[in-house]
Amino acid sequence: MSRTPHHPTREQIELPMVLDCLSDPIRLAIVYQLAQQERVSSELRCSDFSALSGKSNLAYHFAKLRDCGLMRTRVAGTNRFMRLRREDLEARFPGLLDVVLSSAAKDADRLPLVSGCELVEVDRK
Amino acid sequence: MSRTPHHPTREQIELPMVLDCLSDPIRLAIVYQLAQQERVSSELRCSDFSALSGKSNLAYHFAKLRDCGLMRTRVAGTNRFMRLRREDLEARFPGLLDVVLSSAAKDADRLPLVSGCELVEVDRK
DNA sequence: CCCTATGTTCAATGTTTATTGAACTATCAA
DNA sequence: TTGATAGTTCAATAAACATTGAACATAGGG
Repeated sequence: MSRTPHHPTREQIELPMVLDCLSDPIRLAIVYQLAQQERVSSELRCSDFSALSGKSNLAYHFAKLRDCGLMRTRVAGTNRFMRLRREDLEARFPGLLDVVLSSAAKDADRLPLVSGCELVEVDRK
Repeated sequence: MSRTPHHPTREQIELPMVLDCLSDPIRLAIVYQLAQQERVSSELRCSDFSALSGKSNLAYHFAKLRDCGLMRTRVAGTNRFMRLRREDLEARFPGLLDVVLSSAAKDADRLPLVSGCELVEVDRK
């Protein structure tokens, strides 16, 4: 098992892959949730997304989100901490992430986005 | 054969479907080309995209672009005229189309976008 | 050292996707 | 009516995708 998962460089981030990643409701919800908590803590653990799907299915989606450059995974003990690659995304495709996030927010009732009540739960790493 | 192809209403346009549609390089190129010529004429025929793929494959992609609400097809004789549903897209997801188009423009060298020389060809319907 | 918690990897499954060419439909023009 | 033009529909195919559960790996706590 590779110590640190693979991440593309900023320049390797491709528009079609990013759009394809965001087009899956579960992945969109993951990105949305990461963005939501960004002000609280920029990182979330895999288990914080357990409302969205099972563990192995989430691992699959996390890998896709990493591969397309949308998020970065940091290994810390038995936990993996994920965060959005905001700066890289903004450098490659200015405004894209924010527009997609606000579009998702607008349609929050139609998408399987997790309720904002997660904000109550303080992270205690 | 239905006289007029099916189009979703503005409210039926869904974010994941739109992003998925835009994530395919050929469809992104179609949308890009439609946007490019918008100042010349807001409509293009199927055959104007023949550089991107074969006829039947294009018909498949056109159907997807219609189904997700990105473009509208008008039947006129033996021709079909396509145009972007800019207003509807803007109403549903403000800024999304423009950001995707400018992101595509930034990566024009990496994408199979048709060269701008098509602008020379005046439409003579 | 075991036990548990966290997450990944693998194999299997069924679905959707993109692509091709052939057949088809419809319109226009001679 | 004949022929050409413009595009759709269909069937077949191969690849990619999402989902599941089981097996595995790793780290931390008693």
